[in-house]
Amino acid sequence: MNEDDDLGALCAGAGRNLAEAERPVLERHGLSMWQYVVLTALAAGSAPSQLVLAQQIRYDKTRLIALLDALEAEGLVVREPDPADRRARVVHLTREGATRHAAVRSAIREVEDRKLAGLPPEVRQVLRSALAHLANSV
Amino acid sequence: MNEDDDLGALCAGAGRNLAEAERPVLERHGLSMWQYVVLTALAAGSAPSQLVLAQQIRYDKTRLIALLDALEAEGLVVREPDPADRRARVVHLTREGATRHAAVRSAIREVEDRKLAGLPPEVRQVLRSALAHLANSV
DNA sequence: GGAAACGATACGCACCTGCGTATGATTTGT
DNA sequence: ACAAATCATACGCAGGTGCGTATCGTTTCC
Repeated sequence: MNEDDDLGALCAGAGRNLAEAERPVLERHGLSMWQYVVLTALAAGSAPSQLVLAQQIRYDKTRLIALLDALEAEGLVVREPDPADRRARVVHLTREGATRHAAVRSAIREVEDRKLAGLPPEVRQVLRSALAHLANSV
Repeated sequence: MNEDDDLGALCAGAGRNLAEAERPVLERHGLSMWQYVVLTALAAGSAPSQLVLAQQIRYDKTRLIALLDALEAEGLVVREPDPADRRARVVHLTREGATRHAAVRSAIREVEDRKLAGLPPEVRQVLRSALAHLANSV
């Protein structure tokens, strides 16, 4: 993959490479990628409803249900009816969910660090902020 | 999307954002994303066989056939039996294919530039080379 | 020169994904 | 108080994707 390829191709290549390297890590921790995504989202704050959670992580709302069922069965998340609106279910991490997420996240960070080997810290920082800019830019 | 999210999430977010912005451009030029990927690969050099081409762009070899059928029907690529190995078909761009690819590519570069607005040239360069590093790192 | 490997092609299968529909419980607007 | 909107959930459909299998022509290797 070359520096002057399309930016989209570069992002796709980097993302695919990372995802491949992270897959065994997730497997070792007994989580699918989407399960990890859910835990990550919840670690940043409980979701006021499943619909909002689905939109946050850009996952199909009807499929999120089974995903949450599995996570709840493992005791990593809980669904509680919102007292203010009993149609909605607030989703949050359990203590075990938070622990599990922290463990997986740190393992994933190690993989990333290995992939970033050779790039000085300043470059890594620029990379992160430029990617965030790209992800958020209109 | 936050700077200190997982790198994989950042790449995915940036890639998705770019892909969404580029989709209308591709449509306007009458190409699907995969068709553009094929043209891009061939613009960098003809493919010695369809199998090799499929591996280069990481596309399913059985589906590549229909993709090439469509491109060939539009006169953008040609399949020629390799004289040295008549099982294989060499695939290359026609002149029209090269022109079409150049036009789409430049339109895509404009979209990228718009997405990169606000980032100085040095940052863009670091971004590109860091992404290439990530995409190629073992 | 005959067997095994290989490339292009066609086809089918399993999985994932987004999307639409339906239903029951609950809230909201008038 | 009653109609319309909303949320969680279940279900199905269509499209895309990777993977395996089969066939046919061609090449490679004993």
